[in-house]
Amino acid sequence: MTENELPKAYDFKSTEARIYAMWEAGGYFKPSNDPNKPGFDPERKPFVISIPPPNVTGELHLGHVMFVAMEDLMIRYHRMKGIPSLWVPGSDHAGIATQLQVEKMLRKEGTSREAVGRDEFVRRTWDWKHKYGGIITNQIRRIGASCDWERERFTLDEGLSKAVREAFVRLYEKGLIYRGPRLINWSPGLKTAVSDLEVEYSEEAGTLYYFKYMLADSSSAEFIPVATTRPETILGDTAVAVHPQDERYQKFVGRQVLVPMLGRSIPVIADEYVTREFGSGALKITPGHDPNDYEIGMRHNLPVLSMLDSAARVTDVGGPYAGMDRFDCRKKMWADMQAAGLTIKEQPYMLNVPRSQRGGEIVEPMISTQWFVKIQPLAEAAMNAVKDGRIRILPERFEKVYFNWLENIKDWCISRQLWWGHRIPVWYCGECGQQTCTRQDPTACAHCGSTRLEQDEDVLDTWFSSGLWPFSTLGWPDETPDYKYFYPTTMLETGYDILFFWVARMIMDGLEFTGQVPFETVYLHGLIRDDGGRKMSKSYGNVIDPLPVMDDLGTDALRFTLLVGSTPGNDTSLSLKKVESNRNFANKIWNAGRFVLSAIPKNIGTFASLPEDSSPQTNQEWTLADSWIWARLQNLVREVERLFQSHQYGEAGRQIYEFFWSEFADWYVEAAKLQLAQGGHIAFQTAETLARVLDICLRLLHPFTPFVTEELWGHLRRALLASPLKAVCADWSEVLIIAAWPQPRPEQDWEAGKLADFNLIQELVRSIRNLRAENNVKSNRRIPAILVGADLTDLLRDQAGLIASLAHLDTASLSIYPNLAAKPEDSIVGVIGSVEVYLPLAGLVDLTEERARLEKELSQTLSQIERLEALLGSDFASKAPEAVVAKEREKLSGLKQTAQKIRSQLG
RNA sequence: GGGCGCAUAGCUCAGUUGGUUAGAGCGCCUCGCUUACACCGAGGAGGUCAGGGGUUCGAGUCCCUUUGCGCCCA
Repeated sequence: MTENELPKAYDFKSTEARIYAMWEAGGYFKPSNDPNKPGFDPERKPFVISIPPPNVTGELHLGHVMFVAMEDLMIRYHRMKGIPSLWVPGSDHAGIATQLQVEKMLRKEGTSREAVGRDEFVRRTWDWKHKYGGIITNQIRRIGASCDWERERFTLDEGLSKAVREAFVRLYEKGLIYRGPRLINWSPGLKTAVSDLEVEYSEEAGTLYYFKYMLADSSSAEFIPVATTRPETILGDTAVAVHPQDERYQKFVGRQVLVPMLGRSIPVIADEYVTREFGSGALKITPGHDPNDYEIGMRHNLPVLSMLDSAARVTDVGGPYAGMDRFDCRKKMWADMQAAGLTIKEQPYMLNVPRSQRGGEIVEPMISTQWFVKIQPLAEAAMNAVKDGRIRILPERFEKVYFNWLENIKDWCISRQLWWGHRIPVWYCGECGQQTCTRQDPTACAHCGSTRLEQDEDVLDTWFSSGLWPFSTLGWPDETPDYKYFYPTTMLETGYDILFFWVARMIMDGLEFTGQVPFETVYLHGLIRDDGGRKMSKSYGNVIDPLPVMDDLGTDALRFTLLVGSTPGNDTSLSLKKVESNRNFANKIWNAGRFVLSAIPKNIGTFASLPEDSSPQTNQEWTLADSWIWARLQNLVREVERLFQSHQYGEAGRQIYEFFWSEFADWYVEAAKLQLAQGGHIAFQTAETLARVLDICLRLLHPFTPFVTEELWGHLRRALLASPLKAVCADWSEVLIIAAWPQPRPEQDWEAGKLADFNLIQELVRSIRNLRAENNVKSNRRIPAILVGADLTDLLRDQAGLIASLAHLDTASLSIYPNLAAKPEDSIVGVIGSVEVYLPLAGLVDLTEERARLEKELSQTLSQIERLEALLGSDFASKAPEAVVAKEREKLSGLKQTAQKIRSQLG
């Protein structure tokens, strides 16, 4: 394999699928310590993530890419550290969404759910799942997800259904599940209950209607003015409430008023809940259709009337309006009331309209008989788990959000009037009317033995099964080897938007059913917005589809962009420009890799002057550049480890990027070119250093950009194996995905000196480049130079070749002196501490300009000196840590030298 | 109404136990197709870190406050 066979640009299209197939076929996604296999060691602590199951109906979006990238990064890191790592994939059955898809399909066929019947519908839905359910998981593979596909789960699988059944029965037996009529959110379009969390409130322009509640027992035209945003609900009113201290209305309390248009008599009650400043200060109470009114109704023992049916049409309660649609009724009611002289005024008003998260239709609070989980005891335990640190939520501030939600939690409505899902395992007896709830489908009533049993029609909320996910996927309720070894899981990574929906419920369920926390750490990432910071949504038309982005710019580029462009818990905006620049980074890796490959000798004689039989192990002195890059690399390894340990993955990625591009590629590779050209042992040593540094960089980058690193590492390894440098890769694994993670080591004594020396060379080179650019010297022109090194003369002489090469100097006319009696004619000068550089540019130097430039530089230097002297003369010197002070002192002395040199230039 | 977050270069954002001349990418300007890479290289311009106050030897970073924007819960 030679560099010539590698294309000049990284070709992700021909790489990604091939690499992924290689990983999967190689079994690298499976945990290295498997309780189902021989040689299993139960003592090794595994690292486990269960995937946030995407909807089986889902299409890949950036949210998926985000969590896959994050979790894959964590998994790959731990896997490379040699920790048995398991990432359990799967999807959920998405009750409503899937049912809607299949209903749509049936409609196209000219039939309907009702027409085909429940059994056939469920069968058709399974067909649909088998046909389309794999789309999302294949798209997740596309991102590079290294999850164990053999452990893939689906919430309606047999095993998970058993878990759901077990969970329901346990809660039922404990009395934590009950059925009854309660006020719930009803979706009239879908004809099902939805949970509080599935309702979103949107601010919309509407009207506040003021009208008269006439006193029933008064012959005069006495009335209480009342305001409402939903006049149709008047039909369900069972009281009018006023504030007990409201002087305007106190006199009416206890009397009766007449419901407009119906003439029903209802009481006027006093309740502190009423806000005197709002509307007229009197509140109509509709316990059947408003949560607050429901509370008040309970307090005052008011009757509860349902004036809307399941399709949101007016019921018989509405008398003459029965059968009307809710919004038609609103208009008609108001018109009739106007005609009857019962209206006062209308006023524009901002409404908070409850809309279904799915489809956006207006949800109606209604009384309905549903199943509920008594959540209080579970919530209590869930709060404690975070309070006492058994679970850590990152970023920490979300703990507050979590507590706040759990403290105010309401019972969870878990029944849905759907056909696709886990059917509620409760049977009603036709004889005695009692309920039977069992783990196995009953054949007879548990109470009277009758066989006249009917199963409840409803299914469970999809989140009921998702809440069991971390343990149901591992085999619970059975004590399977997987469950025993991999549970509790380690990390739960997801977006903060489903902290309540999912995370909190898993914690409650985990504690309730397994007695353990389901995971140790919750890591919440932010949401992805567009480059203007707006939420991506179909209606804005600003949604970025990740698939074409990966097609055009590569998966690694997209992954790196999301991983590095975000900080935990904060939203991030994505633009294609960013992905493009990271595509360039992948290309940079590729090309630096190509260069390294080209440097690896085919045989020991490749480098002139090295005899064929010389030992590759010959211990060579490292050059300054070698030492520098190695020390910098060690520093990087330390930093990355520290950042990974503290979950600062983005920052780690940025530092690797910075090192790879700005230090390795920009400086070391350039130095290496020179060293390779020298041949002999130096070249040999250089090739080895290039290979070692590249190797470690690829390992560090692998969790971020798995494809390009795996591909290149393969080439690197093969090239090394075929070279005299094969000892370098003696202990490497066959593939990067399971290569050992670089071990950080403490800084060694030699490092600081080498870093300082190389920094000086860098400063010198930059200064020369700068002088050249300012004086319009073409960058391809090699020019002579004189360096005056003072105490650093030896270093400069040692590195003359490197300086000349990097600064494009003419090596033959580069002179280095400890000092100079007279300054060279016709030269421009640069000063770096005690070092001076003269570029003789005969004819190009404008003495006046040169003098002005030096004066400016001097004055800048002097102001720095002044600043530092003031600083060091203050309390800083005595109170700041010694190292900090020493650093400033050093800076000052460098500046003083610079100033002195410039002064002498100016004569 | 309660809670949280954000405000840093033209744009998008980093900057995690406070360390003293604030960073990146993109964009912009000037050079350069030097045998890893033009998906590139070299150089450059560009910021009173939203305003005010405080703590400290030292504040983008901690505290208080004001303003603007966003989110969550009710």
